[in-house]
Parts: sequence; structure tokens; C-alpha cells
Amino acid sequence: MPDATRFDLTAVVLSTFGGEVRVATTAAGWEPPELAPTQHRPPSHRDGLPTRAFDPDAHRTLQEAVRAMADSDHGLRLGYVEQLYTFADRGRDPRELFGGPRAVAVGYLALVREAGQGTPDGIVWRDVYEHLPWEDRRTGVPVILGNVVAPALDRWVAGADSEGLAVRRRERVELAFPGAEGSWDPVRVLERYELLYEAGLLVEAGRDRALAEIAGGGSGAPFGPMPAALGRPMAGDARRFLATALERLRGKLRYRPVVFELVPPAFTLNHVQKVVEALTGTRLHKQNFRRLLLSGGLVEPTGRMDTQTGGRPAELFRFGREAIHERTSSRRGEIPES
Amino acid sequence: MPDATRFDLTAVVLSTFGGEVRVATTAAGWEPPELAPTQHRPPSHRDGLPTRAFDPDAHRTLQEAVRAMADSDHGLRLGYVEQLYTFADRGRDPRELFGGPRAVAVGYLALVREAGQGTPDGIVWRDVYEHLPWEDRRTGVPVILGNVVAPALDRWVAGADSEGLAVRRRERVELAFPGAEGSWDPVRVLERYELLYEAGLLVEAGRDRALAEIAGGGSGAPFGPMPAALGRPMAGDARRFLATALERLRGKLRYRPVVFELVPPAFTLNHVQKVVEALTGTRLHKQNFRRLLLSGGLVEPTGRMDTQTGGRPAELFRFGREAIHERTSSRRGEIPES
DNA sequence: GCTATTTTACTCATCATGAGTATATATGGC
DNA sequence: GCCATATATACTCATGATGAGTAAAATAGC
Repeated sequence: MPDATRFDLTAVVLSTFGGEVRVATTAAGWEPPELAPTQHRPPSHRDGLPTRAFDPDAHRTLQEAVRAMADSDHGLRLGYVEQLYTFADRGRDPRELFGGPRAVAVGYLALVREAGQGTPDGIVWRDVYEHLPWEDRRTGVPVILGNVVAPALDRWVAGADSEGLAVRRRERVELAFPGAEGSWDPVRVLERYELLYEAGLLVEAGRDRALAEIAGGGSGAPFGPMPAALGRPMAGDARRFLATALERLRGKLRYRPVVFELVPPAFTLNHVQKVVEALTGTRLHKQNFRRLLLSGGLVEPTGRMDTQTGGRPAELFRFGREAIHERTSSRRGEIPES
Repeated sequence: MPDATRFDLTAVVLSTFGGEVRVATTAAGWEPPELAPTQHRPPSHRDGLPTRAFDPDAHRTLQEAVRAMADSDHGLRLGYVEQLYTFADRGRDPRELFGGPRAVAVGYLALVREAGQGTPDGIVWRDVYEHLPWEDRRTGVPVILGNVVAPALDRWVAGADSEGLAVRRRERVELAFPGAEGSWDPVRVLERYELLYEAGLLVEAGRDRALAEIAGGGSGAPFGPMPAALGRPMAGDARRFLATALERLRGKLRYRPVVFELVPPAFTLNHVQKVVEALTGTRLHKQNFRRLLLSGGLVEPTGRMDTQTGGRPAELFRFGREAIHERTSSRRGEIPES
């Protein structure tokens, strides 16, 4: 008889290079055991996140355990680290359906400064928007939103059992995917993810239903047609972790200069802007972004120049005193003690 | 041999009535076993928070388990519920020091609408600022800050082992308790709590050190003089949970109208203002607060009046469509499904 | 009718923000 | 050397949100 609960730590490790936000993925994946000949095998995906069971004897804090796990298991030296959320919904780990213990996982957001390290063995740095393509509006509104997502969400709203449910669904859709361009809120990443999951637009949704059916002795045959398969699926509920991490990061960006945990110690303002644009999935007004950083005291000129720009050389800056302040201020998580 | 880890759920249940923010406390407390005659007994405090071990078989989600725990154990019907943080630092539960398992607890913030229910048996609704008195600036800057906290923090900074540490401590103090009035940030509740704990200004700090010493066979005699004992102590690390909850609530207030989860369905604008003031611990400009609610579409007039004001009667309002939107929007936690 | 008290309605200055124009300084082709 | 091109940097302007204040309206108590 297994333990009643399993207690894992999972890290969403993000970095930025090549103009994109990347997430460190590992080969994961799990196959349901002993299928009967009449049962279909649901898809399984190997893009997982660094995860390990928490060993209470080895570590004083969860954050310490996350850092140790990332380093010793995957060779990742984490910078900024912050607790995200504790996931414990029944069935989030399909092994529960086949007799496994309840799987509880504390998710952590971790940042790795670019150019700080090579790619360790077994880690694949994937563009975050490969998994969450609807979140990237830097080159305009993604076309799938108009011709795939919108009609599918409309059908989902129309398919509600009761009038009241339809109204609530409509409100959620309007808030997460507003029709008018102006009101798009980059932060509502998780709401959008969960909406798409519930509406059956993500491969994980169909997979999870099939697994539940198989565990109950059913055939696991595909349910009605899947209207779309948005983005690259991930193992288990890893994509939900990723959405949670991106939401937290975008939200934090609004009131704390977390970008400086990602860019190298000396940078051009344009570089910072590109990173922020990648994080928020939007484009920014160059002159105003510059004003924001300079007038806010977030950066200080170094006097050195970067001549690799192609036009007029850009001055190199470093974090200002304000930014340092923020860095060293908070206790919960954040930076290593040093 | 006990389990390697214990997995608890703890609820910080807040409500507002009598012009104050209240937290639901329960009688808790634990005494170290079998002290030798030479050992001192550290203080123990009975103000605890509703807590219960998570039963994975009984509940589909953690939130569901928290609601059930609050209701069946304490008769509290929770409204808005949101996960706060998972606490797992070694030694956070003193029983670990005496052979108990590692205690992991997921903290939840829960709101109860005022006037919605009486006080259940065994629950004491305490003014939050009885526990965190330095957070209430509605009647000006608390005097203890000037004549007790500031000098004690100065001594703590001066007592650092190295110059670098002193600088970091000074920066943390400046950020959490800024000298200039203008830069006081109501949201940094947890930073202030942890600073005061580390500086030894909270009874819990001395108690925890004494317990650790007793567990190691020491006498548990009080360490050097405690410069102050700020606020009413709580059992275990409950006050840390409370600080985390208040910080989250104050932060949320900046971008989501959570007040409407606390006030009754019909209210005067003055009433909402008083609640917000109690939550943030500050005073607000009446006319501007009014403008904010009205122009933002957060409230709608009902046409009815409240004549209990003492002056000109105030109109009664209800939540506007905007507020409702917010209410029904988010998935993670928030309101009961209904 | 007068005063005290509270609600409600406006006004005004200031500052942050979004958007645009203009200038400076590099590279590369000819 | 001179040009087009590309980028960085500097400055202006309109708009809206915000902080702070004045004033009028509507009640109760005397």
C-alpha cells in the first residue's frame, strides 16, 4: 500500500536568449499500464519540467530543495526563485487513477540569467510561446485566435447546459479573450489556459479525459472531434505550471523590475526592452520605455558603448540603486543569500 | 516511527465588522514534553488559526478541503478563498524538534462577508491590528514605531557581524520602515514582520530560540534582553500566516475590488471606504474615493437611502457590473461555485 | 430657524502615460 | 568622400489619472 500522498517540487525555470523566453524542459512521460486490446492508448508527451520528491531530511527549506534539485539533477544554477502555487487537484497525476498516491506538487518559478551558462545535458530550452502561442502578440494578434479559438469558444459557450452557465462562460471568455484589442490583459495567462483546457482546445484535455475513462475500464476512444490542438502539449499538467509561471512573471513586472534578474550585468536599453517585450508578449514604445527606466532611476550609465547595434552605438547601462534595492529587499524567495 | 512529513491546511479567515478587520482565531497551543527541573518553560500562546491535516481521500481539491474544514470544525462558511503560500521551513512546528515529522502547511486566505453569520463556538474574532499593531496608520504613525521599533532596529543593524551584512540590514530596514512618511508601502506586511522577527522584537522569536535550545538539551533560559514585545503573539507561526494574508489582501486591493467580498450586498460609499481604510491601515480622501468607485463603474445606485448617517442621508449602492465581472472571472480559488 | 454633521458635486494643479517629431551617430555601398 | 540606412537619443504635446481642496445639499437635534 503506497503512502496516502506524494509531495513533489517542480521548477519552472525560465531564461531569455535569442530574443525569446525559454523554459527548461526535461524528458518525462508516463504510459498507462496493461491496456486491454480494446483500449486505445492516449497520447503522452515528453516535455516535462524538473521535478523531484521533497526530502525533508536533506533540506531546511523548500527553496533550498528546489535549488539543489535543479543543480544536481539538471545542472541548472538558479538565480531568482519564488514559490508559485501548490497543485493538488485529484487526478492531476494520472498515476492516481491507477492506484498511485495523491500527488501534491509545489511549483516554483526560477530565473536563470542569460549567457550565464551553457545548456546542460538532458535540458531542452523551449520557446515559451511554442507551448502558449496565443500569448504572443508581438507581431500582432495571432491568426489562430480569430479563425480557430474564437469560433471554438463560441461553440463552447453555446454548448452550456443552462442559460446561467452560458452567461458565465460568455463572461469568462470576454474577460480572457476580449474582442476589443485595447482591453487585452497580458497577465491573465492562467485564466486563458484554463478556459482553453475546459473548452477542449488543448491536447491535454482530451488526453486526461481518455485516461480517466481507461482507468474506469472504458475504451479510451477519442471523444467528439477536437476543434483544435493549440500549442505544443506537455507532460502531465506541466503546461498549467508554465501558464502560472508566466502569469506571475508578467504580473510582477508591473511593479518590480524583475527583468534585471534575466539580463546580463551590462546591457543596452534596447536589449532590456526586447526582453520585456518577450515576457509580456507585446510591443513597447521605445522612447517611453527609455524614459521609464531612466527617470525611474532603475538604470545607471556605465560610460561604455555597444557598437554591435548596426546604427548609432548604444550606451551600456547597469542596474541602478533602485533596482538593487528591490533585489535585496524581499525575503521570501528571490535571490540566493550570497 | 512517524511519517516523514505531515501535510496540513491552515486558513486565515478574515472579516470586517465594528470598523475593524478581524481574524478568526481558535484555541491552540502546545507545550514541550518532560522538561528537566533545570529547564525553563518557554511561553506558549493560544491564539491559533483553523488547521487540519489534508485528507486526500475526502476531498477533490485543497480549496474544497479548506472550506469543509472551516465549516465542520468551526462553523465558518467561507466566501472568497485563495491559496496563499506553502510553509515548510524546518522547525516551523516545534514538535519537529521533539521527534515529530516535518510539518508542511498550505496557507489559505478566506473572506467572510460581514453580518453574514454570528460568531461560532470556539472562534474568537480578533482585531488584526492587535497582532500587527505597527500596520495600522489610520490615526497617524503608531508611537511605538518611533520610540521602540526604530531604536531597536538601529541596534540590530549595528549588531551585524560584518560591514556588508550591516549594509544589507540597513537597506531592508529602510525599505520596510522608511523614515520619510511618503514612501511607506502598506503592502510590505511580510517584510516588516520578518524584519521584526529577525530583530528579536516579537515574542515568537525568543520563544522559538528557547524551544530549539531546550530540544538540544539546554536550559531554555531567556537570551539577552528582549527590547520589545510588539503586538499580541500567536501560536506557532500563525502570525506569519496572518502577515502573509494581510499582505496579499492589501496587494490585491490595488487592482481588484475585493472589498465587495466583505461588505453586505447593499452599502453606502462611506461604509466601503471605512472597510478599505481598515484593510490598508490608511486614511483615504473621501471625495476621491467616491469618484474612483463611481467613475470606475464598480458600484451602481439602488435608489434606496440609509438614514442612519447622522447627517445627510447616504444613498445605498450595490456592486456594479464591473465588480461582478471580476468576481466571476477568475478560476483559481475565489468564490464558491454556486 | 439655526447649528452640526454628513453626503454629494465641482474645480484645479500635478504627474504619469501614450504617441509622435526631430536630431545624433554609427555602418556599408558607391 | 558622400549617400542611404539604421539605430540611439532628445524633446514636445495631448490626455487621463490622481491628490487636494471648496462649496452646496440634505438630514437631525435643539
